[in-house]
Amino acid sequence: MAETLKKLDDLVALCKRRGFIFQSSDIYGGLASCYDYGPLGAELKHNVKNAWWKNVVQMRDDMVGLDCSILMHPMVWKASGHLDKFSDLICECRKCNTRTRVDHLATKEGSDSEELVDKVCPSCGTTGQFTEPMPFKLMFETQMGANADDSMTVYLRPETAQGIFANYRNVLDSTRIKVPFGIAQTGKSFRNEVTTKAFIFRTREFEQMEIEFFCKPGTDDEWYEHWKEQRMSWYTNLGVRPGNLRFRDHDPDELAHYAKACVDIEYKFPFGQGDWQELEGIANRTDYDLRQHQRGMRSVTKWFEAGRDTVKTELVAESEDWQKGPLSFFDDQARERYIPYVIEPSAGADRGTLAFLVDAYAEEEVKGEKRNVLRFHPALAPIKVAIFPLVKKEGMPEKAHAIHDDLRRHFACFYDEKSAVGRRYRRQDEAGTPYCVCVDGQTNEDNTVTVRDRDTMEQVRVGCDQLKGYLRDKLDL
RNA sequence: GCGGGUGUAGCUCAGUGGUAGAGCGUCACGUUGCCAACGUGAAUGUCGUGAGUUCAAGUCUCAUCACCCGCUCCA
Repeated sequence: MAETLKKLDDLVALCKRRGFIFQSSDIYGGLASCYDYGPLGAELKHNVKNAWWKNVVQMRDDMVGLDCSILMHPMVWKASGHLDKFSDLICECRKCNTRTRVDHLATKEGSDSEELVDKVCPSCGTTGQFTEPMPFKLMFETQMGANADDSMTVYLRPETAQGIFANYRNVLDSTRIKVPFGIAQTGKSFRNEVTTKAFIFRTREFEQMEIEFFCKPGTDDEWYEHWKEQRMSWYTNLGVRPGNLRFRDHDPDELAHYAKACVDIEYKFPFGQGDWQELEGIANRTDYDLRQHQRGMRSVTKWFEAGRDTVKTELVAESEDWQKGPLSFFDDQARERYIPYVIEPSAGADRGTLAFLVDAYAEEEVKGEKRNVLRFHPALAPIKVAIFPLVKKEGMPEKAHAIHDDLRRHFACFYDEKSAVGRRYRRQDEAGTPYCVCVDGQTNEDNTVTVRDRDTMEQVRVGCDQLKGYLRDKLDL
């Protein structure tokens, strides 16, 4: 009966029509891979982030929040490895125009030459027909300082995680929290992706919801499993169909340079052939980052000596007593000092929002007419309650306004008196509003209203005095 | 980055080189008592952008931008 989303186009059209998501700079013809959230979309994404924050910070004793700046000391990216790993040399095959990372090129058989002329194009098999290697910058750069003389190159963060590592010491010193504990942060990150993809799924500017959970080495595997289950249940508890979600473990050879293990939570998106795509990655980053930052901290003098040229600066070697370094943790119960291991559940707020939209989308037939409805979980719905007068007379608008003014103090509400009531129900279906309240002629007689349920389309009479409590129970907020 | 496709009203789309269109939606008024009702009226266009050809370009040519599909890529 109810049809789910077949192709992304239908959702894109609804998103624009109802003000969820627009193309960025639309009036100028658009800017590739950039999107803006409209009135309903801003509420929705807000609710996604708030639901996440409530789940991982508010409801836990072992988590705290953080909100870091996007620009950081450039040595952060040297220490983390991003500056080197994110500015690979790339060259293009003259024959087939395929671009490949130079360090990914295989040499022709029977040769151990490092020369480009002896390398083979992985795409077309041609040997040695490459353009000169050029740096391919995956991090956005900008200049800090208005005077050209003393400005320096800084980077827009490619992940929020490093801001957490850079503040790990501050959080320990200011909160009396102890390992095991985690720090959560939401915020924008920027990557010059080679290719963007599918609406808001992969964009160059995107918002992350990241956790770095610090634990004692040896307990990391347990915490990895904990977060794996915890994160999956977050999606299903917010109404995502379990059949559209799955785990995918990374093969050892696809693990990032810092990771001991990594698993993706994937969602079955309706792109192209209906591909499973990553929503969130849970990685065991070991003690890699904190150890690297201990090296970075000791390399700042070298950075000044290099004229604040971060690319040219070499990190000093790791000290012999790195386990007692400034980013170590002293466990005063066990009387031991160690660098914690880190489990990182890293989610995309935009692709999560897209998944919630896709999963909520349904088309139904009601009395021969098509109905589009977004079945959002109440916590995510941009509008929780819509209030209508049945018609614009006999004091119904005034009564409806009074109810609206009362309810809006507790829920995101919307008042509508325009056109026929049936059309107003449809509009709220497309916005994903769980409940509609209708004031009618009977309201004057017994002070009750009709409450209509989005999913069942059933209507019940509720007394105006009980309305607030009734909705609060139904919405479970 | 490569190949294919698309771009005209808010949306879906017609439009033979010769006056810019329809349906839906939106807004107003009237009618209407619970699921996209009806009547009347109204507003809404850099025809993606810029050049060129032509007496004349939404239409032909070139460039460019954006989106979709398929490859490729994705520390």
